[in-house]
Amino acid sequence: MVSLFMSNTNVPNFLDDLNKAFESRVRLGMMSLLVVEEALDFARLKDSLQLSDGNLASHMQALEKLGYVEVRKQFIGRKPNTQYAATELGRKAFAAHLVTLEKLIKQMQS
Amino acid sequence: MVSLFMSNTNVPNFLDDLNKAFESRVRLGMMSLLVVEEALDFARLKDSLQLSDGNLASHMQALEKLGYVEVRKQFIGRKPNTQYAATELGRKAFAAHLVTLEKLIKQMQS
DNA sequence: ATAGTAGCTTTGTATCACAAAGTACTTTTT
DNA sequence: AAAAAGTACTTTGTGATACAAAGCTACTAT
Repeated sequence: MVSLFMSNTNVPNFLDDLNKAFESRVRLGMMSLLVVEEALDFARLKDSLQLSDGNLASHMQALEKLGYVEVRKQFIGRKPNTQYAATELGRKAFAAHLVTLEKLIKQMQS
Repeated sequence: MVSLFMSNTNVPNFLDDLNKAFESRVRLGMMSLLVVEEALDFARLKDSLQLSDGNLASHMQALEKLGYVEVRKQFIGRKPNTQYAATELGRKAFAAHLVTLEKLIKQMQS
């Protein structure tokens, strides 16, 4: 049986527009830093977000797999250095996520 | 060895202020509805958020356990009816969460 | 008597998050 | 030369989370 009501008003239907990739506190933090900073290295991210090596690596891999983050490996002096940067795709996806959150907040305030 | 830098600027330190209870898409949706609606019953929430019975029940229990939601059981006619409502604590916690998200968004825009 | 409604609980599974330990290679210290 | 430490992981193991599906209880409607 189908509801007699028209499709539900008062429904936060834009919830579906939230990006699952950014629901995690850690990945939200990573993207927040990366969209501002242009590039950050392993150590800096680890320090900023208070992560263990493994945790940083695996969350970053998730963002890489989605094409939201790009990795550049280089040497500084003779030490290996890994730089992470947000891609255009990542920036757009993150911006869209924030827009959706904004809508939610606005709707709450009205 | 301690970093030579002063405590990190450019750090989204308010990430810690995000409420873990509202990181879940489902519980975010529940609270969004409940802070607006004063009270909603099982069927309505299930329909609005597209949840299975068990999923609704367990997420709601999580919010109950935190004191964010209150349950009222009654009969409508002779049918059992379960109403859920956001508590004051829940409303405040949710509002605080949204404020934190707002800060994050503002910081991103600047 | 049978089926249906309302609201769960239980069970099982897949995914997630995370710390800790291990790895490979290099550099620095002793 | 040997030992310690840095860099960036990967692997392993564990506990938490999310979810669907099925079962269950106590009605009510037919």
